[in-house]
Amino acid sequence: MSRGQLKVSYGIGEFSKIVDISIDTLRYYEKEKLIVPERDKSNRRSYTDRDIKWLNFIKRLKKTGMPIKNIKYYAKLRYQGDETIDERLKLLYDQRHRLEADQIELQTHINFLDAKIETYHQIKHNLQKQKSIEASSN
Amino acid sequence: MSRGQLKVSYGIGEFSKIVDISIDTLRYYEKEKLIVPERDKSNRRSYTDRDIKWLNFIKRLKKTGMPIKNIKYYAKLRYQGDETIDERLKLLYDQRHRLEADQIELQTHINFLDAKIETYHQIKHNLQKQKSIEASSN
DNA sequence: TTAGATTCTGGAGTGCACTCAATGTCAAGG
DNA sequence: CCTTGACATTGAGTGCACTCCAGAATCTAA
Repeated sequence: MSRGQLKVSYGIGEFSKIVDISIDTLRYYEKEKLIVPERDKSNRRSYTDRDIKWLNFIKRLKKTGMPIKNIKYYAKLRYQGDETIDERLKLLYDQRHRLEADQIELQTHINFLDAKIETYHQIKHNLQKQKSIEASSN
Repeated sequence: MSRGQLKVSYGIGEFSKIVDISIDTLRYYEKEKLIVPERDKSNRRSYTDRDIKWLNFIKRLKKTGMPIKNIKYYAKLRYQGDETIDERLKLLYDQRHRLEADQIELQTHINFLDAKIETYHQIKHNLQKQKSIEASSN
């Protein structure tokens, strides 16, 4: 605020639409301490622009297959401030390594499927031959 | 059997060890009709060598992220015989396409993490500068 | 002012993929 | 014959990540 950024805030409904996550899920994430918004005078959740970025990051991490437990740990570090940056970096590096491993595994699965597909084509081919033999023996 | 392969059969305990899947999970898979072994005179499950191959294939599909529902459909086709080969091929191709898509997505996640890691290094760098300024002003 | 919309909380329910527990059957070995 | 061990069934329980519901409070617009 001291830097003059106009601080906009959003109610849960509006925020839900912006980040495309259901209201119930947002409240669930809050229970899990992934994102803990401020409250206004009448106890309603008040999300900020920063929360939008944070939630999009969470969505990313989720899509990389990171379980909520881990994201939660990341969130905890984040809410603790700058002195946890190294720890957060470590988490990010770990996840990156995991994804690299996933990449390799994925390739082996694709190769496997290709092999399987090939054998099926073989089987089809053999069945075809079978049929033509039957046909010629009539 | 006409081709002279010695047909060995395994009880559920032995089979469980061979394929490295718990007995409970095997029974669960049977309930879901993924793998339906014969029974002996006293109603015990009797798995074959073919079942070992089939189960290893199931494990593969599972690892590629295919849900049990889909594998179940594949299993149903398989138990129906040769005339379902085209349909099974289609399933395999679909899954292959999914994996290709996963591969691309995975790459974007990795890129994203790299970018995030980079910004963290920037932040660290800035904090460092901050500190040295503070130090020199003393 | 008042109806309707939005939000609040606590708690129950869902779907998936197992996992475990209780109770029962059966063939083989001492 | 009787115990033991592997197997059988049914049904309940677990963990994850939501998703839904009831009842109450608060906000907004006519």
